[in-house]
Amino acid sequence: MPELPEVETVRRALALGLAGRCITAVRGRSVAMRRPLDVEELRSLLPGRRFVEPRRRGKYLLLDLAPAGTLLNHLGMSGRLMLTDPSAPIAPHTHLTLDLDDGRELRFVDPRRFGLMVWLGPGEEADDSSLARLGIEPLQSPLENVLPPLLKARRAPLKSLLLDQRLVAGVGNIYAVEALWRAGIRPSRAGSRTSMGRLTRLAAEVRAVLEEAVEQGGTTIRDYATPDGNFGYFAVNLQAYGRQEKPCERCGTTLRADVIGGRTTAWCPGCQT
DNA sequence: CCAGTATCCTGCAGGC
DNA sequence: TGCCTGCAGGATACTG
Repeated sequence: MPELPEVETVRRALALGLAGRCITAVRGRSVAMRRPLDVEELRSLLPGRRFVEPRRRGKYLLLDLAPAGTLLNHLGMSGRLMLTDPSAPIAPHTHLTLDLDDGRELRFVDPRRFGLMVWLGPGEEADDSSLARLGIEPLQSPLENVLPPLLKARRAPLKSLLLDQRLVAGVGNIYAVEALWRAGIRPSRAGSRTSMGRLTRLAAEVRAVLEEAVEQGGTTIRDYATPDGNFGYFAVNLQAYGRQEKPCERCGTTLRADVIGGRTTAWCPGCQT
């Protein structure tokens, strides 16, 4: 579900509502997720610790705690963090609840269980297997300089390369589709068979679409919402994602959808070359 | 090393 | 109405 803009929006909401709060109790049931959720471990470690400003790396949230340690979170396809009053109805698939010292609670909900919530002790972050693999942080690097050579060196379709978190961290299906449409590049085009000029344009569009989406609070397609229950408003700006069989906003040609990199990819045969 | 596929899991929309 | 299929905002183990 969530890509970089959605995760960043969640991070900002938690920075406001969660930072400074102390964990008083841990509730939930251990369950198989992308990595096992170990409620017993969390119960033995978390109470008494206090949230500070959370960080984000790609699509991962790092919920730092004082005096030490971090909760590493990924929302997968269907994950949600909710910061609510205890009286709020408990959604199905609420796997973990952290009681807070202001009487509210943080809930981790994830029906499909592709997400994760694991403890990283002091020093464990540096060699975490998932974090270590991540590539460029797109909004904090000179993306237009760094990304094009990486794309040029590969023969896979650009669409697949944009989804590869080892190259650039945080782009998912929505924003890959949007960036390729904006850049006017066919998603199946091989990185190695694209000019550096066009790759630079693509990198610029990746940055632009991510920045714009962050400003709009991300994209709500189905059920994405911020921890305080708000939605993202970038969906109205989508010009390619989900628009197959509809006319291109730029040239009028009917958009089509192909599966590229294992994911449905809407694109315009008229103006994406 | 690289590229492509299968897989984990639930919910929901659409076809019959 | 019910049943079945396929698809969904992701990451990764595995295969050639």
